[in-house]
Amino acid sequence: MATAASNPYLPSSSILSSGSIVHSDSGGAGMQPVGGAATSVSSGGFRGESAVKMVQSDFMQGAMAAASNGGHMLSHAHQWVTSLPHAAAAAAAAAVAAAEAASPWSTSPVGMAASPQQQQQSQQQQQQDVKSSTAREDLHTPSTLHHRHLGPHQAHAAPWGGAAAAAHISAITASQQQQQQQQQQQSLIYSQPDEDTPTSDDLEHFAKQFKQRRIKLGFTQADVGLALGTLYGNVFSQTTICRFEALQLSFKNMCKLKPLLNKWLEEADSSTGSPTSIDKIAAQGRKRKKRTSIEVSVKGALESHFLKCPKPSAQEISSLADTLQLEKEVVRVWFCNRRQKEKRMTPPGVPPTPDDVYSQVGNGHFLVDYLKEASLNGPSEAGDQKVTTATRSFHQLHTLWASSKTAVFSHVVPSNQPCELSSGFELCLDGVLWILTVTQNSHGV
DNA sequence: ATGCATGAGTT
DNA sequence: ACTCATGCATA
Repeated sequence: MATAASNPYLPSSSILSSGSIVHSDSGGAGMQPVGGAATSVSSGGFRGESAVKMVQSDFMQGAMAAASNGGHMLSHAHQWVTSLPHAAAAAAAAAVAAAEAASPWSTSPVGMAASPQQQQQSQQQQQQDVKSSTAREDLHTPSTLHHRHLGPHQAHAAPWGGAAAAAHISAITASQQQQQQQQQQQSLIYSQPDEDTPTSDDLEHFAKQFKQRRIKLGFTQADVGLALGTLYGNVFSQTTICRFEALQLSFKNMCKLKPLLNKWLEEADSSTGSPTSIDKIAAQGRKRKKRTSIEVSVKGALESHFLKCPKPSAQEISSLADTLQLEKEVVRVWFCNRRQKEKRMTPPGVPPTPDDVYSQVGNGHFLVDYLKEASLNGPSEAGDQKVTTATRSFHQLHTLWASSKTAVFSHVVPSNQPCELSSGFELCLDGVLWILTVTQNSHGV
Protein backbone atom coordinates (compact mmCIF):
# COMPACT_ATOMS: atom_id res chain seq x y z
CA MET A 1 0.00 0.00 0.00
CA ALA A 2 0.85 3.55 0.20
CA THR A 3 2.38 2.98 3.51
CA ALA A 4 5.76 1.57 3.90
CA ALA A 5 6.13 -0.06 0.60
CA SER A 6 6.33 3.12 -1.32
CA ASN A 7 8.76 4.84 0.90
CA PRO A 8 12.41 4.51 0.28
CA TYR A 9 13.51 4.07 3.82
CA LEU A 10 17.08 4.34 4.51
CA PRO A 11 18.40 1.00 5.53
CA SER A 12 20.04 2.03 8.67
CA SER A 13 21.89 5.17 9.27
CA SER A 14 20.70 8.65 8.71
CA ILE A 15 17.16 9.46 9.30
CA LEU A 16 18.12 12.53 11.07
CA SER A 17 21.35 14.27 10.90
CA SER A 18 23.45 11.73 12.57
CA GLY A 19 24.30 10.97 16.09
CA SER A 20 21.40 12.93 17.39
CA ILE A 21 19.11 10.04 17.51
CA VAL A 22 20.03 6.93 19.31
CA HIS A 23 19.05 6.15 22.85
CA SER A 24 16.09 8.08 24.12
CA ASP A 25 13.18 5.69 24.33
CA SER A 26 14.58 3.96 27.22
CA GLY A 27 13.41 6.71 29.42
CA GLY A 28 10.20 5.01 30.15
CA ALA A 29 11.33 1.53 30.70
CA GLY A 30 14.85 1.81 31.69
CA MET A 31 14.38 4.39 34.33
CA GLN A 32 11.78 2.62 36.22
CA PRO A 33 13.04 2.22 39.71
CA VAL A 34 12.44 -1.40 40.06
CA GLY A 35 11.19 -4.17 37.92
CA GLY A 36 7.50 -4.09 38.10
CA ALA A 37 7.35 -0.46 38.94
CA ALA A 38 5.38 0.24 35.89
CA THR A 39 2.86 -2.30 36.81
CA SER A 40 2.35 -1.07 40.25
CA VAL A 41 2.05 2.47 39.22
CA SER A 42 -0.48 1.86 36.61
CA SER A 43 -2.53 -0.60 38.46
CA GLY A 44 -2.63 1.72 41.34
CA GLY A 45 -4.24 4.44 39.44
CA PHE A 46 -6.42 1.95 37.82
CA ARG A 47 -7.85 0.49 40.90
CA GLY A 48 -8.33 3.76 42.47
CA GLU A 49 -10.91 4.55 39.94
CA SER A 50 -12.20 1.16 39.40
CA ALA A 51 -15.75 1.95 40.09
CA VAL A 52 -16.06 1.59 36.44
CA LYS A 53 -16.24 -1.94 35.42
CA MET A 54 -16.32 -2.68 31.86
CA VAL A 55 -17.77 -5.59 30.22
CA GLN A 56 -18.16 -6.16 26.66
CA SER A 57 -18.79 -8.94 24.37
CA ASP A 58 -17.59 -8.26 20.97
CA PHE A 59 -14.41 -10.01 20.36
CA MET A 60 -15.39 -11.19 17.00
CA GLN A 61 -13.37 -8.64 15.34
CA GLY A 62 -10.45 -9.55 17.42
CA ALA A 63 -10.83 -13.13 16.56
CA MET A 64 -10.80 -12.38 12.95
CA ALA A 65 -7.81 -10.23 13.25
CA ALA A 66 -6.02 -12.88 15.16
CA ALA A 67 -6.87 -15.47 12.66
CA SER A 68 -5.15 -13.47 10.07
CA ASN A 69 -2.12 -12.75 12.07
CA GLY A 70 -0.34 -15.80 10.97
CA GLY A 71 -0.53 -14.84 7.40
CA HIS A 72 0.75 -11.40 7.22
CA MET A 73 4.31 -12.37 7.28
CA LEU A 74 4.26 -14.28 4.15
CA SER A 75 2.35 -11.80 2.17
CA HIS A 76 5.11 -10.33 0.22
CA ALA A 77 8.69 -9.50 -0.02
CA HIS A 78 10.54 -6.34 -0.68
CA GLN A 79 13.23 -3.98 0.05
CA TRP A 80 13.94 -4.98 3.57
CA VAL A 81 13.87 -8.60 2.92
CA THR A 82 17.25 -9.90 3.56
CA SER A 83 16.87 -13.18 5.21
CA LEU A 84 15.39 -16.55 4.70
CA PRO A 85 11.82 -16.08 3.71
CA HIS A 86 11.38 -19.67 2.91
CA ALA A 87 11.61 -21.40 6.17
CA ALA A 88 9.64 -18.69 7.75
CA ALA A 89 7.03 -18.79 5.12
CA ALA A 90 6.66 -22.47 5.56
CA ALA A 91 6.34 -22.15 9.25
CA ALA A 92 3.92 -19.36 8.91
CA ALA A 93 1.89 -21.23 6.42
CA ALA A 94 1.69 -24.11 8.76
CA ALA A 95 0.61 -21.85 11.50
CA VAL A 96 -2.06 -20.38 9.37
CA ALA A 97 -3.30 -23.70 8.34
CA ALA A 98 -3.43 -24.82 11.88
CA ALA A 99 -5.17 -21.72 12.91
CA GLU A 100 -7.79 -22.02 10.32
CA ALA A 101 -8.35 -25.60 11.04
CA ALA A 102 -8.53 -25.23 14.74
CA SER A 103 -10.37 -22.01 14.94
CA PRO A 104 -10.56 -21.99 18.66
CA TRP A 105 -13.10 -19.29 18.67
CA SER A 106 -15.70 -21.11 16.77
CA THR A 107 -16.55 -22.82 19.96
CA SER A 108 -15.40 -20.08 22.12
CA PRO A 109 -16.03 -20.45 25.77
CA VAL A 110 -16.91 -16.88 26.05
CA GLY A 111 -20.44 -15.91 25.58
CA MET A 112 -20.84 -14.35 22.26
CA ALA A 113 -24.28 -12.97 22.31
CA ALA A 114 -23.62 -11.58 25.66
CA SER A 115 -24.40 -8.26 27.05
CA PRO A 116 -23.00 -5.18 25.53
CA GLN A 117 -23.31 -3.54 28.82
CA GLN A 118 -20.02 -1.96 28.69
CA GLN A 119 -19.74 1.67 28.71
CA GLN A 120 -17.02 3.93 29.54
CA GLN A 121 -16.59 7.02 31.44
CA SER A 122 -15.54 8.50 28.29
CA GLN A 123 -15.75 11.92 26.99
CA GLN A 124 -14.83 11.08 23.56
CA GLN A 125 -15.39 14.36 22.00
CA GLN A 126 -13.89 14.49 18.68
CA GLN A 127 -13.17 10.90 18.72
CA GLN A 128 -14.19 8.94 15.79
CA ASP A 129 -15.05 5.71 17.28
CA VAL A 130 -18.57 5.82 16.20
CA LYS A 131 -18.22 3.01 13.86
CA SER A 132 -21.38 1.35 14.82
CA SER A 133 -23.54 3.36 12.61
CA THR A 134 -26.01 0.60 12.65
CA ALA A 135 -26.44 -0.39 16.18
CA ARG A 136 -27.63 1.34 19.20
CA GLU A 137 -27.24 4.82 20.26
CA ASP A 138 -23.88 5.43 21.54
CA LEU A 139 -22.68 6.07 24.87
CA HIS A 140 -21.95 9.62 25.29
CA THR A 141 -21.78 8.92 28.84
CA PRO A 142 -22.06 12.33 30.20
CA SER A 143 -22.32 13.80 33.58
CA THR A 144 -21.17 10.94 35.59
CA LEU A 145 -17.60 11.64 34.97
CA HIS A 146 -15.28 13.57 37.02
CA HIS A 147 -14.25 16.67 35.44
CA ARG A 148 -10.74 16.84 34.46
CA HIS A 149 -8.86 19.88 35.31
CA LEU A 150 -7.17 20.10 32.11
CA GLY A 151 -8.92 22.90 30.55
CA PRO A 152 -7.85 23.39 27.03
CA HIS A 153 -7.78 20.57 24.71
CA GLN A 154 -9.83 17.61 24.35
CA ALA A 155 -9.78 15.03 26.86
CA HIS A 156 -8.15 12.00 25.62
CA ALA A 157 -10.40 9.30 24.58
CA ALA A 158 -11.46 7.11 27.35
CA PRO A 159 -9.20 4.22 27.92
CA TRP A 160 -11.38 1.67 26.43
CA GLY A 161 -14.02 3.92 25.22
CA GLY A 162 -13.03 3.66 21.68
CA ALA A 163 -13.17 -0.02 21.52
CA ALA A 164 -16.24 -0.15 23.61
CA ALA A 165 -18.04 2.27 21.44
CA ALA A 166 -17.42 0.00 18.59
CA ALA A 167 -19.63 -2.55 20.12
CA HIS A 168 -21.90 -3.60 17.43
CA ILE A 169 -23.17 -6.88 18.54
CA SER A 170 -26.75 -6.43 17.78
CA ALA A 171 -28.07 -9.10 19.98
CA ILE A 172 -28.86 -6.59 22.59
CA THR A 173 -31.82 -7.26 24.69
CA ALA A 174 -33.93 -4.44 25.86
CA SER A 175 -33.28 -5.16 29.46
CA GLN A 176 -29.62 -4.95 29.00
CA GLN A 177 -29.64 -1.75 27.19
CA GLN A 178 -30.79 0.35 30.00
CA GLN A 179 -28.20 -0.64 32.43
CA GLN A 180 -25.47 0.60 30.26
CA GLN A 181 -25.78 4.19 31.03
CA GLN A 182 -26.16 3.83 34.70
CA GLN A 183 -24.00 1.66 36.80
CA GLN A 184 -20.93 3.49 35.92
CA GLN A 185 -19.94 5.05 39.10
CA GLN A 186 -21.42 2.28 40.99
CA SER A 187 -19.22 -0.40 42.16
CA LEU A 188 -22.17 -2.62 42.24
CA ILE A 189 -21.80 -4.64 39.19
CA TYR A 190 -24.04 -7.47 38.62
CA SER A 191 -21.74 -10.24 37.97
CA GLN A 192 -23.24 -13.00 36.08
CA PRO A 193 -22.34 -16.35 37.44
CA ASP A 194 -21.12 -17.41 34.09
CA GLU A 195 -17.80 -16.34 32.92
CA ASP A 196 -19.20 -14.43 30.10
CA THR A 197 -17.42 -11.30 29.47
CA PRO A 198 -15.11 -10.49 32.27
CA THR A 199 -15.00 -7.20 33.99
CA SER A 200 -11.89 -5.15 34.05
CA ASP A 201 -11.27 -6.34 37.54
CA ASP A 202 -11.63 -9.90 36.47
CA LEU A 203 -9.05 -9.37 33.87
CA GLU A 204 -6.74 -7.63 36.18
CA HIS A 205 -7.03 -10.39 38.65
CA PHE A 206 -6.63 -13.09 36.11
CA ALA A 207 -3.63 -11.44 34.58
CA LYS A 208 -1.97 -11.19 37.90
CA GLN A 209 -2.68 -14.73 38.79
CA PHE A 210 -1.67 -15.92 35.42
CA LYS A 211 1.68 -14.33 35.68
CA GLN A 212 2.25 -15.74 39.05
CA ARG A 213 1.45 -19.27 38.08
CA ARG A 214 3.37 -19.00 34.91
CA ILE A 215 6.46 -18.02 36.78
CA LYS A 216 5.92 -20.63 39.37
CA LEU A 217 5.66 -23.25 36.72
CA GLY A 218 8.83 -22.01 35.27
CA PHE A 219 7.66 -20.77 31.96
CA THR A 220 8.72 -17.67 30.22
CA GLN A 221 6.36 -15.41 28.40
CA ALA A 222 7.79 -16.66 25.19
CA ASP A 223 7.14 -20.23 26.18
CA VAL A 224 3.54 -19.49 26.72
CA GLY A 225 3.28 -17.80 23.42
CA LEU A 226 4.59 -20.80 21.64
CA ALA A 227 2.53 -23.19 23.66
CA LEU A 228 -0.57 -21.40 22.66
CA GLY A 229 0.47 -21.98 19.14
CA THR A 230 0.88 -25.69 19.45
CA LEU A 231 -2.14 -26.07 21.61
CA TYR A 232 -4.58 -23.90 19.84
CA GLY A 233 -2.97 -22.97 16.66
CA ASN A 234 -2.35 -19.40 17.52
CA VAL A 235 1.15 -18.45 18.23
CA PHE A 236 1.79 -15.35 20.19
CA SER A 237 4.93 -13.50 20.88
CA GLN A 238 6.56 -12.78 24.15
CA THR A 239 5.44 -9.24 23.64
CA THR A 240 1.82 -10.09 23.60
CA ILE A 241 2.00 -12.28 26.64
CA CYS A 242 3.89 -9.60 28.39
CA ARG A 243 1.30 -7.03 27.52
CA PHE A 244 -1.44 -9.26 28.62
CA GLU A 245 0.09 -9.67 32.01
CA ALA A 246 0.64 -5.99 32.27
CA LEU A 247 -2.83 -5.18 31.10
CA GLN A 248 -1.46 -3.26 28.26
CA LEU A 249 -3.86 -4.48 25.69
CA SER A 250 -7.23 -3.18 24.80
CA PHE A 251 -10.08 -4.52 26.80
CA LYS A 252 -11.38 -6.41 23.87
CA ASN A 253 -8.04 -7.92 23.19
CA MET A 254 -7.71 -8.96 26.77
CA CYS A 255 -11.04 -10.67 26.61
CA LYS A 256 -10.02 -12.56 23.58
CA LEU A 257 -6.80 -13.82 25.00
CA LYS A 258 -7.99 -14.67 28.41
CA PRO A 259 -9.73 -17.92 27.47
CA LEU A 260 -6.69 -19.14 25.69
CA LEU A 261 -4.33 -18.32 28.45
CA ASN A 262 -6.69 -19.77 30.90
CA LYS A 263 -6.71 -23.02 29.02
CA TRP A 264 -3.01 -23.08 28.86
CA LEU A 265 -2.84 -22.42 32.53
CA GLU A 266 -5.08 -25.30 33.35
CA GLU A 267 -3.15 -27.59 31.16
CA ALA A 268 0.20 -26.51 32.40
CA ASP A 269 -1.07 -26.79 35.87
CA SER A 270 -2.11 -30.35 35.58
CA SER A 271 0.69 -31.73 33.53
CA THR A 272 3.56 -31.01 35.80
CA GLY A 273 5.95 -32.62 33.54
CA SER A 274 7.45 -31.92 30.25
CA PRO A 275 5.05 -29.97 28.20
CA THR A 276 4.45 -30.56 24.62
CA SER A 277 7.19 -30.84 22.18
CA ILE A 278 7.46 -27.47 20.82
CA ASP A 279 9.97 -26.55 18.34
CA LYS A 280 10.77 -23.05 17.86
CA ILE A 281 9.44 -21.33 14.96
CA ALA A 282 12.13 -19.99 12.84
CA ALA A 283 12.79 -16.35 12.97
CA GLN A 284 10.78 -14.23 10.70
CA GLY A 285 11.87 -13.94 7.19
CA ARG A 286 10.90 -10.54 6.13
CA LYS A 287 13.00 -7.79 7.36
CA ARG A 288 11.43 -4.75 8.78
CA LYS A 289 12.37 -1.23 8.34
CA LYS A 290 15.01 -0.31 10.78
CA ARG A 291 13.47 0.91 13.91
CA THR A 292 13.67 4.64 14.12
CA SER A 293 14.86 6.08 17.33
CA ILE A 294 13.31 9.39 18.06
CA GLU A 295 15.15 11.91 20.09
CA VAL A 296 13.74 12.89 23.42
CA SER A 297 13.23 16.47 22.50
CA VAL A 298 11.61 15.53 19.27
CA LYS A 299 9.47 13.09 21.08
CA GLY A 300 8.50 15.86 23.40
CA ALA A 301 7.44 17.99 20.53
CA LEU A 302 5.35 15.18 19.19
CA GLU A 303 3.77 14.70 22.54
CA SER A 304 2.99 18.33 22.68
CA HIS A 305 1.27 18.24 19.37
CA PHE A 306 -0.55 15.16 20.34
CA LEU A 307 -2.14 16.85 23.27
CA LYS A 308 -3.36 19.58 21.06
CA CYS A 309 -4.41 17.38 18.28
CA PRO A 310 -4.38 13.61 18.59
CA LYS A 311 -5.33 13.23 15.01
CA PRO A 312 -3.44 15.59 12.83
CA SER A 313 -4.29 15.83 9.20
CA ALA A 314 -1.98 14.67 6.53
CA GLN A 315 -0.95 18.22 6.05
CA GLU A 316 -0.14 18.76 9.64
CA ILE A 317 1.77 15.58 9.73
CA SER A 318 3.77 16.65 6.78
CA SER A 319 4.72 19.99 8.18
CA LEU A 320 5.40 18.47 11.52
CA ALA A 321 7.59 15.89 9.95
CA ASP A 322 9.34 18.59 8.11
CA THR A 323 9.91 20.62 11.20
CA LEU A 324 11.19 17.74 13.18
CA GLN A 325 13.14 16.34 10.34
CA LEU A 326 11.43 13.04 10.46
CA GLU A 327 9.86 11.10 7.72
CA LYS A 328 6.22 11.70 7.37
CA GLU A 329 5.54 8.05 7.72
CA VAL A 330 7.38 7.94 10.98
CA VAL A 331 5.33 10.77 12.33
CA ARG A 332 2.14 9.22 11.15
CA VAL A 333 2.94 5.95 12.77
CA TRP A 334 3.96 7.70 15.92
CA PHE A 335 0.56 9.26 16.20
CA CYS A 336 -1.15 6.01 15.49
CA ASN A 337 0.80 4.33 18.20
CA ARG A 338 0.29 7.15 20.55
CA ARG A 339 -3.44 6.98 20.08
CA GLN A 340 -3.41 3.29 20.55
CA LYS A 341 -1.50 3.74 23.71
CA GLU A 342 -4.27 5.85 25.05
CA LYS A 343 -6.64 3.04 24.67
CA ARG A 344 -4.86 0.40 26.55
CA MET A 345 -6.31 -1.10 29.61
CA THR A 346 -3.92 0.52 31.91
CA PRO A 347 -5.93 3.58 32.34
CA PRO A 348 -4.20 6.64 31.26
CA GLY A 349 -7.49 8.26 30.62
CA VAL A 350 -9.10 7.79 33.94
CA PRO A 351 -9.96 11.15 35.32
CA PRO A 352 -7.23 12.20 37.64
CA THR A 353 -8.26 12.54 41.20
CA PRO A 354 -6.61 14.78 43.71
CA ASP A 355 -4.91 11.75 45.03
CA ASP A 356 -3.43 11.06 41.74
CA VAL A 357 -2.12 14.52 41.52
CA TYR A 358 -0.37 14.13 44.77
CA SER A 359 0.80 10.72 44.05
CA GLN A 360 4.17 9.74 45.22
CA VAL A 361 6.99 9.95 42.89
CA GLY A 362 9.58 8.29 44.99
CA ASN A 363 11.68 8.71 48.07
CA GLY A 364 8.60 9.39 50.04
CA HIS A 365 8.08 12.68 48.37
CA PHE A 366 5.20 13.80 46.38
CA LEU A 367 5.27 15.28 43.01
CA VAL A 368 3.62 18.45 44.05
CA ASP A 369 6.10 18.85 46.83
CA TYR A 370 8.86 18.63 44.41
CA LEU A 371 7.33 21.22 42.28
CA LYS A 372 6.78 23.57 45.14
CA GLU A 373 10.24 23.14 46.37
CA ALA A 374 11.54 23.71 42.97
CA SER A 375 9.47 26.78 42.61
CA LEU A 376 10.78 28.19 45.84
CA ASN A 377 14.22 27.82 44.64
CA GLY A 378 13.28 29.88 41.74
CA PRO A 379 15.26 30.19 38.61
CA SER A 380 18.36 29.21 40.38
CA GLU A 381 21.74 29.81 39.06
CA ALA A 382 24.41 27.31 39.39
CA GLY A 383 24.01 23.77 40.43
CA ASP A 384 23.69 23.56 44.15
CA GLN A 385 22.10 21.29 46.56
CA LYS A 386 18.94 23.18 46.24
CA VAL A 387 18.77 22.74 42.60
CA THR A 388 19.21 19.11 43.12
CA THR A 389 15.71 18.84 44.32
CA ALA A 390 14.35 20.60 41.36
CA THR A 391 16.52 18.57 39.18
CA ARG A 392 15.38 15.39 40.60
CA SER A 393 11.81 16.39 40.48
CA PHE A 394 12.22 17.19 36.93
CA HIS A 395 13.79 13.91 36.17
CA GLN A 396 11.18 12.10 38.07
CA LEU A 397 8.55 14.01 36.35
CA HIS A 398 10.05 13.54 33.03
CA THR A 399 10.50 9.89 33.58
CA LEU A 400 6.93 9.45 34.54
CA TRP A 401 5.77 11.65 31.83
CA ALA A 402 7.81 9.80 29.31
CA SER A 403 6.35 6.53 30.30
CA SER A 404 2.89 7.98 30.42
CA LYS A 405 1.95 5.70 33.17
CA THR A 406 -0.66 7.77 34.75
CA ALA A 407 -3.18 10.31 33.76
CA VAL A 408 -1.51 12.95 35.75
CA PHE A 409 1.68 12.75 33.95
CA SER A 410 0.13 12.51 30.63
CA HIS A 411 -0.78 16.10 31.07
CA VAL A 412 2.78 17.09 31.18
CA VAL A 413 3.61 18.48 27.88
CA PRO A 414 6.72 19.80 26.41
CA SER A 415 6.28 23.42 25.61
CA ASN A 416 9.01 24.49 23.37
CA GLN A 417 10.96 23.42 20.48
CA PRO A 418 14.37 21.97 20.97
CA CYS A 419 16.31 24.57 19.17
CA GLU A 420 18.51 25.08 22.12
CA LEU A 421 19.85 23.06 24.91
CA SER A 422 16.85 23.72 26.99
CA SER A 423 13.61 21.97 27.09
CA GLY A 424 10.47 22.94 28.85
CA PHE A 425 7.50 21.17 30.21
CA GLU A 426 4.15 22.30 31.30
CA LEU A 427 2.19 20.58 33.90
CA CYS A 428 -1.36 21.33 34.79
CA LEU A 429 -2.22 20.45 38.33
CA ASP A 430 -5.39 21.54 39.93
CA GLY A 431 -5.75 24.30 37.50
CA VAL A 432 -2.29 25.56 38.08
CA LEU A 433 -0.01 25.56 35.19
CA TRP A 434 3.52 24.70 35.98
CA ILE A 435 6.24 25.21 33.58
CA LEU A 436 9.49 23.56 34.16
CA THR A 437 12.52 24.55 32.31
CA VAL A 438 15.82 22.93 32.24
CA THR A 439 18.92 24.33 30.82
CA GLN A 440 22.44 23.25 30.86
CA ASN A 441 23.48 23.94 34.38
CA SER A 442 20.62 25.58 36.07
CA HIS A 443 17.17 24.44 36.67
CA GLY A 444 14.28 26.70 37.17
CA VAL A 445 10.62 26.36 37.53
C1' DA B 1 9.30 -4.19 29.07
C1' DT B 2 8.34 -1.13 25.31
C1' DG B 3 9.07 1.73 20.96
C1' DC B 4 8.41 1.81 16.27
C1' DA B 5 6.37 -1.03 12.55
C1' DT B 6 3.25 -4.04 9.63
C1' DG B 7 -0.97 -5.45 7.70
C1' DA B 8 -5.87 -6.73 7.63
C1' DG B 9 -10.11 -4.74 7.99
C1' DT B 10 -12.86 -0.30 8.26
C1' DT B 11 -14.57 4.03 7.41
C1' DA C 1 -5.88 7.12 6.16
C1' DC C 2 -7.45 5.11 10.42
C1' DT C 3 -8.05 1.40 13.98
C1' DC C 4 -6.60 -2.73 16.05
C1' DA C 5 -4.02 -6.76 17.05
C1' DT C 6 0.60 -8.07 17.00
C1' DG C 7 5.50 -8.48 16.94
C1' DC C 8 10.55 -7.55 15.77
C1' DA C 9 14.15 -5.24 17.72
C1' DT C 10 16.04 -3.05 21.37
C1' DA C 11 16.81 -0.62 25.88
